[in-house]
Amino acid sequence: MKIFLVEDDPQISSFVKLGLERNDCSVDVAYDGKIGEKLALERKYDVIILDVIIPGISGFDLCKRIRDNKIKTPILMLTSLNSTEDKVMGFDSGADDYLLKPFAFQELLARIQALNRRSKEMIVNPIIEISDLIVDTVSKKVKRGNKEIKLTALEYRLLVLLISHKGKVFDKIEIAEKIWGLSFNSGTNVIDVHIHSLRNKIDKGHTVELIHTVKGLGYVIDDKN
Amino acid sequence: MKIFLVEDDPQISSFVKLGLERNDCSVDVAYDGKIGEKLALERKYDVIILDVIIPGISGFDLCKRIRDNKIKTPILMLTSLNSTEDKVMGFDSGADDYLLKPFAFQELLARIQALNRRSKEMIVNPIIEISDLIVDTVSKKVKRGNKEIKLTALEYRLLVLLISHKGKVFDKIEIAEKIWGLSFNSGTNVIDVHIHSLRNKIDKGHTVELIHTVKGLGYVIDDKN
DNA sequence: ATTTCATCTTAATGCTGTCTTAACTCAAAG
DNA sequence: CTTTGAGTTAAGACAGCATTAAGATGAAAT
Repeated sequence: MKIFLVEDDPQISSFVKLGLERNDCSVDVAYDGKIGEKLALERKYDVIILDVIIPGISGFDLCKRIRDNKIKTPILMLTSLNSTEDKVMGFDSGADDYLLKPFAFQELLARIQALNRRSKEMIVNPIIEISDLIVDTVSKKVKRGNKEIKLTALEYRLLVLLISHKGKVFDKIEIAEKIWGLSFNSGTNVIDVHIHSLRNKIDKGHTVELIHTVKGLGYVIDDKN
Repeated sequence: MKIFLVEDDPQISSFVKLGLERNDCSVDVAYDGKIGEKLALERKYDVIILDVIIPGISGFDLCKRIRDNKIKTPILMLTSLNSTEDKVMGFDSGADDYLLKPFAFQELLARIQALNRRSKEMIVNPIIEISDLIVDTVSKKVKRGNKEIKLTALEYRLLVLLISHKGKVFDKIEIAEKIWGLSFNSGTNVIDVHIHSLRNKIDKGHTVELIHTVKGLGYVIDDKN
């Protein structure tokens, strides 16, 4: 999981960073508001953690700006203040959860995992389409041109990953992280094999191919070309 | 919307209260079981939220007492990840939904709204049907083709969960959370067993099967296919 | 307080379809 | 011509599910 932490206190930031990395997250850290905003807008994260008090800008304002930029990544606010005002402000700014300092690391970890899981469940439109391929994420049924396609669980997850970001090239490391998580044995060709069987079920016999290989970079779903 | 919250942890209660008020709910809070019971029986609410661990009485017992008094207000239980507490739980207290702590505020809000919507729908139409299976959510009786089917409390709740979202595939984690209020790390097969007994009572001997397995993804109720 | 009964959970087993591995082929680039 | 990354195939390992029965729990009845 990719985490972005904005926290100026070096003790806390290294404590959190190390802890999360030990739990198989990759963590970017920013120590002030400017760089925090830049990275938050440029890169894609699974969860963003903001301290309320950071140099340059308040955590609440940064949170607002992130939301103003249509970024829906779950945001967890860290606050050392306990007054009700702060909690209200936190919700108004668009944060999803807050955590009071000092906190137990396990508590932080649990909240991050909860946030991440929930946000994945909240898919806006349950029907994803590209060309004549239709994926219904509620009934988990896949159709291409009126014909239902039976996929295995893994094929389905792979397809949803690709199709929910049409046009984005996923490299194999990313695919491995998202589909297999920790238990991935690099040095195998599982991904190639499953892409192959997905292709057999989805593209075979169709003039318009949807799954494309970008050699050296990864795979995309795209209806162009 | 009128909400009643029974929660002794002041951090959580003020966090929830303020957040809900920001979303146009009026919130009463009780900090122990006695006052909780008193208010729950005296006043009319749209949704009641109970923490499992509250002074004076357990959330489950409070829930039971509320139901014993014929109050049908939807109840959302807040349960903790702490495994020692989870072991002691009796789960047939009559709650409508469970939410695991820690939770994201947006998730709580979504569940409350869903519960409220559903309870209002059930007042309008308390009968859910699919094919020749009929569930009456007032008398809690289940029929398939003129023949009454006796279900246990757990089987009934499982059936209602599935049937009130026909066509939706529920994965096991979701079922475990909604029915048992547990995160599903432990390798039990309770769900499989109960699905099996539900099937025995509902599908056995019928040509049209309603409960379907989607391997690796979960279970659905559907009359097609 | 003890027994009885229904229900829920755990555990063991077998089966089936799915996943992974590994060896081989192919194509493109240097 | 060699190297590298990707496609293809098939066989064995494995996971997920159905099923069953036995143990645990808890409520009602004696």
